[in-house]
Amino acid sequence: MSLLVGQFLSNLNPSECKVLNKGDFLFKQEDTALYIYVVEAGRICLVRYTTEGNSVRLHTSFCGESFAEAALFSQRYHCNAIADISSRVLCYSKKEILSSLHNNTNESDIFMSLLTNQIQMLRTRLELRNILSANERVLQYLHLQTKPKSSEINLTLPLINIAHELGLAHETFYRALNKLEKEGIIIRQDKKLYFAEK
Amino acid sequence: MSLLVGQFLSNLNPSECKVLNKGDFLFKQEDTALYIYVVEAGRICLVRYTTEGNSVRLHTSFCGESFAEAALFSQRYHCNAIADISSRVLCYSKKEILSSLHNNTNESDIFMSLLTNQIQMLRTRLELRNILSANERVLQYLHLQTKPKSSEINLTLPLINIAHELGLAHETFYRALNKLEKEGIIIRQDKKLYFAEK
DNA sequence: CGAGTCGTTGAACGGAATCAATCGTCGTGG
DNA sequence: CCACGACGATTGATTCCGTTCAACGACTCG
Repeated sequence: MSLLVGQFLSNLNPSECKVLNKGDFLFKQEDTALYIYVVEAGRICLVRYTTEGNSVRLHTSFCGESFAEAALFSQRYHCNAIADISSRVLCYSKKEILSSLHNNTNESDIFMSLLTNQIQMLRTRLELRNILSANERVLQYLHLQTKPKSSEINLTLPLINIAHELGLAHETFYRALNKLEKEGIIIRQDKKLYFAEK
Repeated sequence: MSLLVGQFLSNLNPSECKVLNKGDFLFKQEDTALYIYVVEAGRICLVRYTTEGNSVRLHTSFCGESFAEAALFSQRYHCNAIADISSRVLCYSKKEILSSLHNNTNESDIFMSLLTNQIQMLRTRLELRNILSANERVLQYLHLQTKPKSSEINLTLPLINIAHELGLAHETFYRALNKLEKEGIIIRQDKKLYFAEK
Protein backbone atom coordinates (compact mmCIF):
# COMPACT_ATOMS: atom_id res chain seq x y z
CA MET A 1 0.00 0.00 0.00
CA SER A 2 2.94 2.33 0.26
CA LEU A 3 3.82 1.68 -3.32
CA LEU A 4 3.44 5.32 -4.19
CA VAL A 5 6.94 6.47 -3.53
CA GLY A 6 8.22 3.16 -4.74
CA GLN A 7 6.63 3.74 -8.11
CA PHE A 8 8.21 7.14 -8.40
CA LEU A 9 11.60 5.62 -7.81
CA SER A 10 10.88 2.89 -10.33
CA ASN A 11 11.04 5.52 -13.05
CA LEU A 12 14.62 6.29 -12.12
CA ASN A 13 17.61 4.10 -12.66
CA PRO A 14 18.72 2.26 -9.58
CA SER A 15 22.43 2.44 -8.91
CA GLU A 16 22.50 -1.10 -7.74
CA CYS A 17 20.47 -4.18 -6.95
CA LYS A 18 21.42 -5.96 -3.77
CA VAL A 19 20.62 -9.56 -2.95
CA LEU A 20 20.32 -10.40 0.73
CA ASN A 21 20.02 -13.65 2.58
CA LYS A 22 17.78 -13.92 5.57
CA GLY A 23 19.36 -12.04 8.44
CA ASP A 24 21.74 -10.00 6.31
CA PHE A 25 22.13 -6.32 7.09
CA LEU A 26 21.46 -3.87 4.29
CA PHE A 27 22.67 -0.99 6.41
CA LYS A 28 23.36 -0.33 10.05
CA GLN A 29 22.57 2.45 12.45
CA GLU A 30 25.04 5.33 12.03
CA ASP A 31 26.19 4.18 8.61
CA THR A 32 26.57 7.04 6.17
CA ALA A 33 23.31 7.29 4.24
CA LEU A 34 23.99 7.04 0.51
CA TYR A 35 20.91 5.31 -0.83
CA ILE A 36 17.22 4.95 -0.40
CA TYR A 37 15.56 1.69 -1.34
CA VAL A 38 12.73 -0.25 -2.87
CA VAL A 39 11.97 -3.87 -2.04
CA GLU A 40 11.91 -5.87 -5.25
CA ALA A 41 11.43 -9.23 -3.60
CA GLY A 42 11.29 -10.47 -0.04
CA ARG A 43 10.82 -8.42 3.10
CA ILE A 44 13.02 -5.94 4.91
CA CYS A 45 12.61 -4.94 8.51
CA LEU A 46 13.87 -1.76 10.10
CA VAL A 47 15.06 -2.15 13.65
CA ARG A 48 16.49 0.28 16.16
CA TYR A 49 18.83 -0.79 18.93
CA THR A 50 18.78 1.26 22.10
CA THR A 51 21.86 1.96 24.18
CA GLU A 52 20.81 -0.76 26.65
CA GLY A 53 20.75 -3.30 23.87
CA ASN A 54 17.02 -3.54 23.44
CA SER A 55 15.65 -3.72 19.96
CA VAL A 56 12.48 -2.19 18.58
CA ARG A 57 11.02 -3.00 15.20
CA LEU A 58 10.14 0.28 13.52
CA HIS A 59 8.73 -0.93 10.25
CA THR A 60 8.48 -3.81 7.85
CA SER A 61 8.73 -3.11 4.13
CA PHE A 62 7.10 -5.48 1.71
CA CYS A 63 7.52 -6.10 -1.97
CA GLY A 64 7.17 -2.93 -4.03
CA GLU A 65 7.50 -0.60 -1.10
CA SER A 66 10.15 2.02 -0.55
CA PHE A 67 11.95 2.64 2.68
CA ALA A 68 14.55 4.88 4.31
CA GLU A 69 13.18 7.92 2.49
CA ALA A 70 14.06 10.04 5.50
CA ALA A 71 17.70 9.23 4.79
CA LEU A 72 17.45 11.67 1.87
CA PHE A 73 17.79 14.47 4.39
CA SER A 74 19.96 12.80 6.95
CA GLN A 75 23.70 12.18 6.99
CA ARG A 76 23.31 8.80 8.61
CA TYR A 77 20.79 6.02 8.94
CA HIS A 78 18.99 5.98 12.26
CA CYS A 79 18.11 2.34 12.29
CA ASN A 80 19.20 -1.02 10.91
CA ALA A 81 17.77 -2.66 7.82
CA ILE A 82 17.73 -6.44 7.99
CA ALA A 83 16.36 -8.98 5.54
CA ASP A 84 13.48 -10.80 7.22
CA ILE A 85 13.68 -13.45 4.54
CA SER A 86 15.96 -13.65 1.52
CA SER A 87 15.31 -10.50 -0.44
CA ARG A 88 16.32 -8.28 -3.30
CA VAL A 89 16.37 -4.51 -3.02
CA LEU A 90 16.96 -1.72 -5.51
CA CYS A 91 19.28 1.05 -4.36
CA TYR A 92 18.73 4.61 -5.52
CA SER A 93 21.45 7.16 -5.08
CA LYS A 94 20.47 9.97 -2.73
CA LYS A 95 22.71 12.34 -4.61
CA GLU A 96 20.99 11.71 -7.92
CA ILE A 97 17.52 11.92 -6.48
CA LEU A 98 18.28 15.12 -4.62
CA SER A 99 19.79 16.78 -7.64
CA SER A 100 16.80 15.75 -9.69
CA LEU A 101 14.50 17.23 -7.05
CA HIS A 102 16.52 20.43 -6.85
CA ASN A 103 16.81 21.02 -10.57
CA ASN A 104 13.26 20.34 -11.46
CA THR A 105 10.37 21.97 -9.68
CA ASN A 106 7.99 19.64 -11.37
CA GLU A 107 9.78 16.56 -10.09
CA SER A 108 9.88 17.88 -6.57
CA ASP A 109 6.16 18.66 -6.71
CA ILE A 110 5.44 15.12 -7.78
CA PHE A 111 7.62 13.77 -5.04
CA MET A 112 6.03 15.91 -2.35
CA SER A 113 2.65 14.94 -3.62
CA LEU A 114 3.54 11.28 -3.24
CA LEU A 115 4.82 11.89 0.25
CA THR A 116 1.65 13.66 1.34
CA ASN A 117 -0.46 10.90 -0.15
CA GLN A 118 1.59 8.38 1.70
CA ILE A 119 0.94 10.26 4.92
CA GLN A 120 -2.75 10.27 4.18
CA MET A 121 -2.80 6.53 3.64
CA LEU A 122 -0.87 5.80 6.78
CA ARG A 123 -3.16 8.02 8.83
CA THR A 124 -6.16 6.24 7.42
CA ARG A 125 -4.73 2.85 8.20
CA LEU A 126 -4.04 4.01 11.73
CA GLU A 127 -7.54 5.37 12.10
CA LEU A 128 -8.95 2.03 10.97
CA ARG A 129 -7.00 0.33 13.71
CA ASN A 130 -8.84 2.41 16.25
CA ILE A 131 -11.98 0.49 15.36
CA LEU A 132 -12.06 -2.39 17.81
CA SER A 133 -14.74 -4.57 16.30
CA ALA A 134 -13.32 -6.73 13.55
CA ASN A 135 -16.58 -6.64 11.60
CA GLU A 136 -16.82 -2.89 11.71
CA ARG A 137 -13.16 -2.45 10.82
CA VAL A 138 -13.51 -4.71 7.81
CA LEU A 139 -16.68 -2.96 6.73
CA GLN A 140 -15.04 0.46 6.86
CA TYR A 141 -12.07 -0.87 4.95
CA LEU A 142 -14.36 -2.22 2.25
CA HIS A 143 -16.09 1.12 1.97
CA LEU A 144 -12.74 2.75 1.41
CA GLN A 145 -11.85 0.26 -1.29
CA THR A 146 -15.07 0.64 -3.20
CA LYS A 147 -14.63 2.03 -6.69
CA PRO A 148 -16.30 5.41 -7.10
CA LYS A 149 -19.77 5.24 -8.59
CA SER A 150 -19.95 1.48 -8.41
CA SER A 151 -20.55 -1.14 -5.80
CA GLU A 152 -17.51 -3.17 -6.73
CA ILE A 153 -14.82 -3.51 -4.14
CA ASN A 154 -11.30 -3.26 -5.37
CA LEU A 155 -9.18 -5.94 -3.73
CA THR A 156 -5.72 -6.13 -5.20
CA LEU A 157 -4.00 -8.24 -2.58
CA PRO A 158 -4.78 -11.80 -1.47
CA LEU A 159 -7.21 -11.80 1.44
CA ILE A 160 -4.56 -13.00 3.79
CA ASN A 161 -2.45 -9.92 3.16
CA ILE A 162 -5.40 -7.62 3.58
CA ALA A 163 -6.08 -9.27 6.90
CA HIS A 164 -2.56 -8.41 7.99
CA GLU A 165 -2.90 -4.86 6.75
CA LEU A 166 -6.02 -4.52 8.85
CA GLY A 167 -4.26 -5.91 11.87
CA LEU A 168 -6.45 -9.00 12.07
CA ALA A 169 -5.73 -12.69 12.16
CA HIS A 170 -6.67 -14.03 8.75
CA GLU A 171 -9.24 -16.35 10.29
CA THR A 172 -10.97 -13.38 11.87
CA PHE A 173 -10.99 -11.59 8.55
CA TYR A 174 -12.56 -14.53 6.71
CA ARG A 175 -15.20 -14.80 9.39
CA ALA A 176 -15.97 -11.10 9.18
CA LEU A 177 -16.45 -11.33 5.42
CA ASN A 178 -18.66 -14.32 5.99
CA LYS A 179 -20.81 -12.47 8.44
CA LEU A 180 -21.13 -9.42 6.19
CA GLU A 181 -22.26 -11.71 3.41
CA LYS A 182 -24.79 -13.51 5.61
CA GLU A 183 -26.14 -10.15 6.73
CA GLY A 184 -26.70 -9.27 3.09
CA ILE A 185 -24.31 -6.34 3.16
CA ILE A 186 -21.86 -7.66 0.63
CA ILE A 187 -21.96 -10.19 -2.18
CA ARG A 188 -19.12 -12.47 -3.13
CA GLN A 189 -18.67 -13.78 -6.63
CA ASP A 190 -15.65 -16.00 -7.01
CA LYS A 191 -12.77 -13.65 -6.18
CA LYS A 192 -14.70 -10.40 -6.38
CA LEU A 193 -16.69 -8.52 -3.80
CA TYR A 194 -19.62 -6.18 -4.21
CA PHE A 195 -21.78 -4.17 -1.90
CA ALA A 196 -25.36 -5.30 -2.03
CA GLU A 197 -27.72 -2.70 -3.48
CA LYS A 198 -30.48 -1.72 -1.14
CA MET B 1 2.88 13.40 17.41
CA SER B 2 2.45 14.75 13.94
CA LEU B 3 3.48 18.17 15.10
CA LEU B 4 6.37 18.21 12.67
CA VAL B 5 4.66 19.71 9.70
CA GLY B 6 2.56 21.79 12.00
CA GLN B 7 5.65 23.41 13.41
CA PHE B 8 6.94 24.23 9.95
CA LEU B 9 3.70 25.99 9.18
CA SER B 10 3.83 27.84 12.47
CA ASN B 11 6.78 29.79 11.14
CA LEU B 12 4.65 31.15 8.35
CA ASN B 13 1.83 33.62 8.63
CA PRO B 14 -1.58 32.04 8.56
CA SER B 15 -4.02 33.74 6.22
CA GLU B 16 -6.81 33.25 8.62
CA CYS B 17 -7.93 31.73 11.91
CA LYS B 18 -11.27 30.00 11.85
CA VAL B 19 -13.41 29.24 14.87
CA LEU B 20 -15.70 26.25 14.60
CA ASN B 21 -18.49 24.96 16.76
CA LYS B 22 -18.93 21.27 17.26
CA GLY B 23 -20.24 19.74 14.05
CA ASP B 24 -19.28 22.69 11.81
CA PHE B 25 -17.70 21.89 8.48
CA LEU B 26 -14.32 23.45 7.75
CA PHE B 27 -14.44 22.20 4.18
CA LYS B 28 -16.38 19.67 2.19
CA GLN B 29 -15.52 17.01 -0.31
CA GLU B 30 -15.01 18.52 -3.78
CA ASP B 31 -14.56 22.03 -2.43
CA THR B 32 -11.73 23.86 -4.17
CA ALA B 33 -8.63 23.37 -2.04
CA LEU B 34 -7.19 26.76 -1.09
CA TYR B 35 -5.70 26.15 2.34
CA ILE B 36 -3.97 23.62 4.45
CA TYR B 37 -4.48 23.71 8.20
CA VAL B 38 -3.16 23.42 11.72
CA VAL B 39 -5.35 22.70 14.72
CA GLU B 40 -4.81 25.40 17.32
CA ALA B 41 -7.44 24.16 19.72
CA GLY B 42 -10.00 21.40 19.69
CA ARG B 43 -10.17 18.44 17.37
CA ILE B 44 -10.94 18.07 13.69
CA CYS B 45 -12.01 14.88 12.04
CA LEU B 46 -11.68 14.04 8.38
CA VAL B 47 -14.53 12.01 6.97
CA ARG B 48 -15.26 10.63 3.54
CA TYR B 49 -18.75 9.98 2.30
CA THR B 50 -19.21 7.24 -0.24
CA THR B 51 -21.72 7.39 -3.06
CA GLU B 52 -24.07 5.13 -1.09
CA GLY B 53 -24.06 7.55 1.80
CA ASN B 54 -21.77 5.63 4.08
CA SER B 55 -19.19 7.57 6.01
CA VAL B 56 -15.67 6.57 6.89
CA ARG B 57 -13.49 8.44 9.32
CA LEU B 58 -10.08 8.88 7.72
CA HIS B 59 -8.23 10.73 10.42
CA THR B 60 -8.54 12.76 13.56
CA SER B 61 -6.28 15.80 14.00
CA PHE B 62 -5.45 16.96 17.47
CA CYS B 63 -4.10 20.18 18.86
CA GLY B 64 -0.86 21.27 17.18
CA GLU B 65 -1.24 18.90 14.26
CA SER B 66 -1.50 19.79 10.60
CA PHE B 67 -3.92 18.25 8.16
CA ALA B 68 -4.97 18.30 4.52
CA GLU B 69 -1.35 18.57 3.40
CA ALA B 70 -2.19 16.50 0.35
CA ALA B 71 -4.45 19.36 -0.75
CA LEU B 72 -1.28 21.24 -1.66
CA PHE B 73 -1.12 19.15 -4.81
CA SER B 74 -4.79 18.63 -5.44
CA GLN B 75 -7.39 20.93 -6.94
CA ARG B 76 -10.07 19.79 -4.55
CA TYR B 77 -10.44 18.30 -1.11
CA HIS B 78 -11.18 14.60 -1.13
CA CYS B 79 -12.89 14.45 2.22
CA ASN B 80 -14.81 16.55 4.69
CA ALA B 81 -13.31 18.29 7.69
CA ILE B 82 -15.66 18.55 10.64
CA ALA B 83 -15.09 19.92 14.12
CA ASP B 84 -15.38 17.04 16.58
CA ILE B 85 -15.66 19.57 19.39
CA SER B 86 -15.52 23.35 19.26
CA SER B 87 -12.18 24.15 17.69
CA ARG B 88 -9.90 26.79 16.26
CA VAL B 89 -7.79 26.19 13.18
CA LEU B 90 -5.13 28.21 11.40
CA CYS B 91 -5.44 28.40 7.64
CA TYR B 92 -2.34 28.62 5.47
CA SER B 93 -2.63 29.62 1.86
CA LYS B 94 -1.61 26.88 -0.54
CA LYS B 95 -0.48 29.47 -3.06
CA GLU B 96 1.92 31.09 -0.63
CA ILE B 97 3.33 27.83 0.63
CA LEU B 98 3.82 26.47 -2.87
CA SER B 99 5.55 29.60 -4.09
CA SER B 100 7.78 29.52 -1.04
CA LEU B 101 8.62 25.89 -1.79
CA HIS B 102 9.28 26.60 -5.44
CA ASN B 103 11.45 29.65 -4.95
CA ASN B 104 13.61 28.27 -2.26
CA THR B 105 15.34 24.93 -2.51
CA ASN B 106 16.24 25.08 1.11
CA GLU B 107 12.64 25.50 2.19
CA SER B 108 11.48 22.63 0.05
CA ASP B 109 14.21 20.41 1.46
CA ILE B 110 13.08 21.20 4.97
CA PHE B 111 9.50 20.52 4.03
CA MET B 112 10.30 17.20 2.38
CA SER B 113 12.39 16.25 5.35
CA LEU B 114 9.44 16.90 7.65
CA LEU B 115 7.18 14.85 5.43
CA THR B 116 9.54 11.88 5.39
CA ASN B 117 9.91 12.09 9.16
CA GLN B 118 6.18 12.14 9.50
CA ILE B 119 5.98 9.00 7.38
CA GLN B 120 8.57 7.35 9.58
CA MET B 121 6.61 8.16 12.72
CA LEU B 122 3.35 6.92 11.31
CA ARG B 123 4.95 3.68 10.17
CA THR B 124 6.40 3.18 13.60
CA ARG B 125 3.07 3.80 15.28
CA LEU B 126 1.49 1.32 12.93
CA GLU B 127 4.19 -1.25 13.61
CA LEU B 128 3.60 -0.87 17.34
CA ARG B 129 -0.04 -1.68 16.80
CA ASN B 130 0.97 -5.03 15.39
CA ILE B 131 2.14 -6.00 18.85
CA LEU B 132 -0.87 -7.67 20.42
CA SER B 133 0.21 -7.87 24.03
CA ALA B 134 -0.49 -4.61 25.80
CA ASN B 135 2.51 -5.04 28.07
CA GLU B 136 4.87 -5.66 25.19
CA ARG B 137 3.46 -2.80 23.17
CA VAL B 138 3.90 -0.39 26.05
CA LEU B 139 7.41 -1.64 26.69
CA GLN B 140 8.44 -1.11 23.08
CA TYR B 141 6.89 2.33 23.11
CA LEU B 142 8.85 3.24 26.22
CA HIS B 143 12.07 2.06 24.60
CA LEU B 144 11.36 4.35 21.68
CA GLN B 145 10.74 7.29 23.98
CA THR B 146 13.92 6.84 25.99
CA LYS B 147 16.33 9.73 25.71
CA PRO B 148 19.58 8.68 24.05
CA LYS B 149 22.32 7.76 26.49
CA SER B 150 20.05 7.93 29.51
CA SER B 151 17.42 5.79 31.13
CA GLU B 152 14.90 8.57 31.38
CA ILE B 153 11.72 8.17 29.41
CA ASN B 154 10.42 11.23 27.71
CA LEU B 155 6.68 11.49 28.20
CA THR B 156 5.29 14.75 26.97
CA LEU B 157 1.61 13.91 26.91
CA PRO B 158 -0.70 12.94 29.77
CA LEU B 159 -0.80 9.18 30.19
CA ILE B 160 -4.33 9.00 28.99
CA ASN B 161 -3.37 10.48 25.63
CA ILE B 162 -0.43 8.14 25.28
CA ALA B 163 -2.81 5.26 25.91
CA HIS B 164 -4.93 6.42 23.03
CA GLU B 165 -1.91 6.84 20.78
CA LEU B 166 -0.98 3.26 21.56
CA GLY B 167 -4.46 2.09 20.79
CA LEU B 168 -5.15 0.92 24.33
CA ALA B 169 -7.87 1.63 26.83
CA HIS B 170 -6.33 3.92 29.43
CA GLU B 171 -7.02 1.39 32.17
CA THR B 172 -5.04 -1.19 30.27
CA PHE B 173 -2.18 1.25 29.87
CA TYR B 174 -2.06 2.04 33.59
CA ARG B 175 -2.06 -1.64 34.41
CA ALA B 176 0.75 -2.30 31.97
CA LEU B 177 2.88 0.43 33.55
CA ASN B 178 2.09 -1.04 36.93
CA LYS B 179 3.18 -4.47 35.87
CA LEU B 180 6.42 -3.20 34.34
CA GLU B 181 7.17 -1.43 37.59
CA LYS B 182 6.41 -4.49 39.69
CA GLU B 183 8.64 -6.56 37.44
CA GLY B 184 11.44 -4.10 38.14
CA ILE B 185 11.77 -3.02 34.53
CA ILE B 186 10.85 0.60 35.03
CA ILE B 187 10.86 3.02 37.93
CA ARG B 188 8.30 5.73 38.49
CA GLN B 189 9.09 8.91 40.36
CA ASP B 190 6.13 11.25 40.58
CA LYS B 191 5.41 12.08 36.94
CA LYS B 192 8.63 10.73 35.47
CA LEU B 193 9.61 7.30 34.28
CA TYR B 194 12.99 5.61 34.12
CA PHE B 195 14.26 2.29 33.01
CA ALA B 196 15.77 0.33 35.86
CA GLU B 197 19.51 -0.21 35.48
CA LYS B 198 20.47 -3.83 35.45
C1' DC C 1 2.88 -35.83 -7.90
C1' DG C 2 4.08 -33.39 -3.72
C1' DA C 3 5.13 -28.99 -1.51
C1' DG C 4 3.53 -24.69 -0.55
C1' DT C 5 0.13 -21.30 -0.16
C1' DC C 6 -4.51 -19.49 0.23
C1' DG C 7 -9.09 -20.00 1.87
C1' DT C 8 -12.16 -21.91 5.28
C1' DT C 9 -14.23 -23.70 9.52
C1' DG C 10 -14.31 -25.42 14.48
C1' DA C 11 -13.13 -25.16 19.43
C1' DA C 12 -10.94 -23.19 23.39
C1' DC C 13 -8.48 -19.81 25.83
C1' DG C 14 -6.80 -15.54 27.36
C1' DG C 15 -6.50 -10.95 27.72
C1' DA C 16 -8.17 -6.37 26.61
C1' DA C 17 -12.36 -3.59 26.70
C1' DT C 18 -15.87 -2.15 29.48
C1' DC C 19 -18.41 -0.65 33.44
C1' DA C 20 -18.03 1.16 37.88
C1' DA C 21 -16.17 3.48 41.72
C1' DT C 22 -12.75 6.38 44.13
C1' DC C 23 -9.16 9.84 44.83
C1' DG C 24 -6.44 13.91 43.77
C1' DT C 25 -5.70 18.07 41.35
C1' DC C 26 -6.66 22.06 39.03
C1' DG C 27 -9.22 25.95 37.59
C1' DT C 28 -13.34 28.67 37.84
C1' DG C 29 -16.77 31.35 39.35
C1' DG C 30 -19.98 32.66 42.91
C1' DC D 1 -12.06 31.54 49.93
C1' DC D 2 -14.54 27.65 49.23
C1' DA D 3 -17.72 24.73 46.45
C1' DC D 4 -18.06 22.74 42.43
C1' DG D 5 -17.15 20.45 38.19
C1' DA D 6 -13.90 18.54 34.91
C1' DC D 7 -10.42 15.65 34.14
C1' DG D 8 -6.46 12.52 34.95
C1' DA D 9 -4.98 8.51 37.48
C1' DT D 10 -6.04 4.24 39.62
C1' DT D 11 -8.04 -0.31 40.93
C1' DG D 12 -11.63 -4.07 40.80
C1' DA D 13 -14.90 -7.28 38.49
C1' DT D 14 -17.01 -9.00 34.46
C1' DT D 15 -17.77 -9.89 29.73
C1' DC D 16 -16.76 -10.66 25.20
C1' DC D 17 -14.42 -11.48 21.12
C1' DG D 18 -10.18 -11.92 18.62
C1' DT D 19 -6.18 -14.93 18.74
C1' DT D 20 -4.51 -19.29 18.56
C1' DC D 21 -4.22 -24.10 17.49
C1' DA D 22 -5.81 -27.58 14.55
C1' DA D 23 -7.51 -29.71 10.57
C1' DC D 24 -8.98 -29.82 5.77
C1' DG D 25 -9.93 -28.78 0.77
C1' DA D 26 -8.59 -26.28 -3.42
C1' DC D 27 -5.24 -24.59 -6.31
C1' DT D 28 -0.75 -23.58 -8.33
C1' DC D 29 3.80 -24.42 -9.56
C1' DG D 30 7.96 -26.81 -10.18
